[in-house]
Amino acid sequence: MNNYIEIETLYFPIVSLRVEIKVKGDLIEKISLYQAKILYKKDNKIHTKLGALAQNFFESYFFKKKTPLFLLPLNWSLVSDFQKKVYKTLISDVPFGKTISYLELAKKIGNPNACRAVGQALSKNPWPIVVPCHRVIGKQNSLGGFSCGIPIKKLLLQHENIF
DNA sequence: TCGCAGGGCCGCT
DNA sequence: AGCGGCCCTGCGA
Repeated sequence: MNNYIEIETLYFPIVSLRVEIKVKGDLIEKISLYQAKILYKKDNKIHTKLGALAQNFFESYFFKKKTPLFLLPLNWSLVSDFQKKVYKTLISDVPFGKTISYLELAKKIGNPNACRAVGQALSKNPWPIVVPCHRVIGKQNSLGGFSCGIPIKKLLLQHENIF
């Protein structure tokens, strides 16, 4: 069995971001983002195949400024059906450089009244960037919140030339 | 289980 | 600004 937990760490000094990826077996459990004003260039040491795939994914996002066509294998069993619906809609319907409001997203999943529940689902997003929760903002273009901190949400939106 | 409080919201005062 | 209502969770009894 390949069922151990491994943490892969990627450094992206150009955006002052460190990405930590928790890998278990052949699925990603969680992704965490950390910001540091000064981030020294380090060689990324990848331990797993999945880590290499994730590196490919994030390099495409940060260097080529686009979301790769392939989706990283995520452990969907960790989230509720409602979260799944929110996340998958977001992945398929809101591409790089676009935004959507909490309300619009709620409408898309077929429940116009669930905007608040959508916000709650997003607050628990285990896979930021892969599930682009940073592209969800308030209806009047307010920023909304972000589980890894508002500054990182701003940073990602600026990276996508939004705001 | 059931009830309840609280959330990355929204719209009406 | 403030408030009530909306839907989903997590927690405590």
